[in-house]
Formats: sequence, structure tokens, C-alpha cells
Amino acid sequence: MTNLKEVARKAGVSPSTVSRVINNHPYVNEEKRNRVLQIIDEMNYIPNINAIHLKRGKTNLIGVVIPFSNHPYFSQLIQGISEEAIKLDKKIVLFQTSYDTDQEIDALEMLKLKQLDALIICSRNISLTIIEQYIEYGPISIFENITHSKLRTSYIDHYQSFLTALNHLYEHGHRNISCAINRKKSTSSIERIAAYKDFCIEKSLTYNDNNIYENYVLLEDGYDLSKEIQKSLNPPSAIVVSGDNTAAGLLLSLNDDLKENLSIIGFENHKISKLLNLTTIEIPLINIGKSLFNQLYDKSVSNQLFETRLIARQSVKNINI
Amino acid sequence: MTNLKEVARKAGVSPSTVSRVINNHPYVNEEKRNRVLQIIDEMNYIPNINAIHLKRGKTNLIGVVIPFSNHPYFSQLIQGISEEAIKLDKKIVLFQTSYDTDQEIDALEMLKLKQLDALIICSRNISLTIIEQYIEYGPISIFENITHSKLRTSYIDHYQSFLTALNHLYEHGHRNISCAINRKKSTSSIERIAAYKDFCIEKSLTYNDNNIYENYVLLEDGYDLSKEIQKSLNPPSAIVVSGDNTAAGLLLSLNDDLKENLSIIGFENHKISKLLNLTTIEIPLINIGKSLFNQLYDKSVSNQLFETRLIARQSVKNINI
DNA sequence: CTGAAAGCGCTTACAG
DNA sequence: CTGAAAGCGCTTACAG
Repeated sequence: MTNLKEVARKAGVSPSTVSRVINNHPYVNEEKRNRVLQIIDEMNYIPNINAIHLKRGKTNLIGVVIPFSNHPYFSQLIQGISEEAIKLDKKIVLFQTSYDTDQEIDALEMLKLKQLDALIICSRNISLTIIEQYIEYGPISIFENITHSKLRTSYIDHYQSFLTALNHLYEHGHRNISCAINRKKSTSSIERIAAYKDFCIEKSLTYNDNNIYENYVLLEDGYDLSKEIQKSLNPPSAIVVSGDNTAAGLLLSLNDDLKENLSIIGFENHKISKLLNLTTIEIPLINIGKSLFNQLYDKSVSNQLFETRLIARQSVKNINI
Repeated sequence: MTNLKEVARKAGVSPSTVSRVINNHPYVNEEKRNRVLQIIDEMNYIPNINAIHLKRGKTNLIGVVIPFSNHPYFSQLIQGISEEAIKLDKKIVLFQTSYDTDQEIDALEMLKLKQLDALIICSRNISLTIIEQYIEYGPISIFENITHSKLRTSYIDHYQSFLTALNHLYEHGHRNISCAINRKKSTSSIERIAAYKDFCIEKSLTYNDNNIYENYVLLEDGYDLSKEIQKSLNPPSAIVVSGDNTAAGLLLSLNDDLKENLSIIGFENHKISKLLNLTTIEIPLINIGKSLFNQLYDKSVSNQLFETRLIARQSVKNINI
């Protein structure tokens, strides 16, 4: 491997000059510059990036922590992050954790070791307290509603969004409403369940734990969900499903009776929801991804709220009260 | 930022000894080792990873080139790659290219600059000739049938797999068979089209370009595909769709007439195909991902063929000849 | 505009 | 078992 010094020797200049040429510094004699450039080409010289990183103290590598990449929710976030990263010529190091805490710590440790300049956490399992210990090592942005810390956040109001969905169903006459969420202990689910409880109280509907279906996230989970609903003694007339994928799977798996009588609202507004005429709450995931990235480069810590909106389609029907 | 030298000074030993402690070398006095460990803890010392990389000449970073991550085909590959990478404590740098050549070159350049130890190419747009120029900089594995070069390959026989699907339909009495593929110029599509042509010739069926539908890859593309088929003057009795996602979208979008009369075979055996009782050709993508990773660490260049198999479900019906 | 020199923070053969 | 020294390959203030 030829190095900068050899190039300098062959070109008859000092290493400093070669470095200046490579980094496009002004004040280099045109003739010398050309000579160096030519030698670089001849010798097929490649700068050692690790030496540059050592010297500069940064790597242009940004870590992204996600549980899975095979779900449109997360792949849209990645899409947005990537689009912005390309503009600044930063690279994305993917930590696909499956919510494994060790993997999450790995990412934080790489930030600490300076192999990553910054970190984006799309979803976490690890405690916030642990994450906060790493803030001193580099900017961290997270897709979660936390405003009291040094974390940079982009987030949506899960409580309000869920309430919007529930109220939409209420306005269409529904009084027996269920909901399906993913991990019960996730911060988003906690907000959603709170919205559901408050909604029931406010509308004087009986709140029942059994009306909350847990661990539904994939398309194929919608099939299982349909089975659960079908075997229910008092099946709901409507259901809020916290992801379009599951909502779509559910819609497609319904028997004829439920197909007529079950109203469904999904979340995220993925393409499949349009294809299936599914009412949904749009979440601007790509823009959130962009924001999560850009916040890393803000001078100050910021918290960015993103609006969601209901897109009414045909999967919510009126019911006579 | 405290460094190794400061730790050495405080501990009253040489930098060499500190380094030995950190790297768990034998032959370090137990007492000194403990002292060093204690100082490291006290000073909250963190080794600079870039210095280590410079010294060692490697980074434990593996690049992965994929066009999109929001498609199960690719996310399964990533899954397999990640599972193996974790075992060797290697990290994955994701290059989500959208088939943009510049992004692909970026990945190759990072290999050249030694920021990546090795590279995995799941799908490419760039020419093979260019890729081959980078082999000297580090191991490269690719998901493609290439045996004549220094590239490490894991691959399936797209020709044979497609033929299997076509013959299955033929055996069920179908004589008017279409197919849907993604990018026409991709190597896999070229093999698939060749299989289709040869099949038509062998069975004395009329081959017609119009029976090959192009650029169908997503679930929602299945909807468009259904429209295309419905407006066809001589609609096929069966279709081979080169991905389960599109096949599922198609199946779900068919009007009642076609629902009765169109047989469908998908590819990959994703969960949705089981949910919808879709006949498919299974592709062991997770294992291929694992192989692509492990081949990087083989001493010699290898080429690994993976078998596919037909899984018969209800989406292929018998037709009377 | 240019070079000599110091330094980024580690590792490792060498000598003891 | 241990330390002094050289070196990995760059960059950059400094002096000219």
C-alpha cells in the first residue's frame, strides 16, 4: 500500500504539500499540484481513512438503531434518514436490534468509542437513563416524546392521534370499539392505551382490558387478529389498529359477516391502505426520519412535534345507534 | 478526553502495559493489572477506536449494498447477514442505493479507503467490470450467479426456478401463461425471461413479449398488474409473478371473474403467501444472507448454489385442456 | 507558497 | 513480566 510519504518523495515535494493538494487547499503552486496529482494517479495512491479519522477526530458515520428493517414503519424512517445523510455525505451504520438490549448498548458504545459521530434511535427497549449517560459522547436523536433531557427528539402525539381515531369512530355511531397495539410496554402503546381509557371514560363506555389486543404488528398478524375477533362473544363494531399493515391483514382475513360489520382504522398511511380503501391516521415517517437526522447537526437541542391527520376512506361505516 | 498515556502516568506504568491490560494480554503482573483497571475506571478512559483501526489496518465494518430495505426480499437478506455479523462482532454499514450508481460506487470506495473490511452486494446496477476492479481492496461477496471472477457468490438458479413454476402450471393444464418481473435488465430477470422463452419453444406455445409484464415489485404494484391483465384481450389462465408481494397484491385486486379463472405462482415464500394460500417458489433468503457474510471470511473464493423449491398451495387450479 | 516537525492515540517487536 | 522506541498514515500550526 503506497502512502502519502511515498507520493511526496516521488513527486519531489513534502508530505505537507501532498496533503494540501489532496484536501484542495489554496496556495499550492499550480505546477506542483499537477505533478502531485499525476503521481497520485500513477501510484494509485489511496489515503488511509482511519488515519484521517484519527487526526480529525470524527468518522462521518451515523448510527441508526431500529428493531427491524422489514417493516414499512421503520423502512420509511430509514428512507428519510438516508436521504438527508446523502446530502451531507454521511454514512449510516445500521443496528438492527430486534429489541435486544445488548445490540442497543453496542450502538451506544460505538458512539462512546468515537466510531460513530452521532446516533439516531428510532425505537428502543433499553431504559432512558442508560441512553442519557451517553449524551456526552455525541448528539443523540430519538423518535419519542421526551422534552426534559438533552436528547434531540422528533415525535408525534400518540395520545392525540389515537383519540382522533376513536372519536372518528364515535362520530360514526360506534360504541363498541376495540383496539390493537404492538408491544404493550412501549412508550407509544402506553400513550395509546391512556387515550383509549380516557376516551371510554369521557364517552361513558365500559373500559375493558380484553378489548385491547396486544402484539399485533405484521401483515400476517392481521390474520390472527381476525380469528381473535371472530371468537369474541361480543365482537366490536369497530377497531383501531395501530399499524396499516396489521389493519390490512385483518381486513383481508375477515369472514363475510365481519366484512360487513367491522369498521377499521389503521395508522401510518402506507400504500396498502390506499389500495384497500382503509381509513388511516397518516404519520409523516419520512419527514420524521429527515428531522431526526438534521437535528443531530443543530447547534442546540431541539424537540420537534409532527402533526398527524386522519384520512377518511371506506373502511369506516356508519352505524345506527 | 483522557488517553492511554495519561492512564499510564497515573497508574505509574508504561503505555505498553496499559495497552496489554486493555487487550487482555497474558504476562501482566496481577497487581499492576488491577491498578491499571482501577485507573481506567476512575478516569473514565475510552480507547480511541480510530487509532486502533489505523494501527490494526481494519475496522470490523462490513458494507452491505441493497437498493431498498422496505421489501421483504432484501430485509430477509439483511436479517441473515446481521445474524452472522453479530457472531463475529462485525458491524453493518448500510448502503441503500435505490439502484443509484453513485451510491454503489461510494460503497466500493469506502472499501478502497479501508473504512470497510469487506463488502456484500445484494443487488447491483453498476457493471461487473467496475466491481471487479475493487476486489484487490478486500473481499466482496455478491448475490448473483457469477463463477468466473474473484467475487465470492451465493446464488440461486433463477432459470431453473422459473422453469419449475412454468412446468407446474403446464402440468395443471395451463397453456396461456404470462409472467411478471421487476427490472427487465437485471441478471435475474434475464435468466427468467430466457426460461420463459425456452419453455414456450419446448412446449410449442406462442411466445409473445406482451405476456411479460415489467416493473412489478411492490405489493401495491399487484393492483396495477390486475388492471393490466383485466384489460388484456386474451387474458392468461395463469401467471408467474417473480415476488410474493406483487403476487399477493394481484390476488387481492382481482375481480370476481379472474379470481375464479387466474392461477398464480409467486416467489420467495414470504408469510403473506401462506396467509393467502399462494403457491410459491421458496427462496432461502435468510440462509443466502448468512452465506454471503460467511464467504467473506473463507480463505478461498467460493461459489455457493442454493436450492429453491415449489410449495404447492391453492392459487394454482387445474384447467381442462 | 512550502517544508520540517510535532502530534492524533494506539500497538508491538525488541531488548532486557 | 516490562519499558523505550518506532511506527500506523495522516494534518496542521509554525516559521520562513
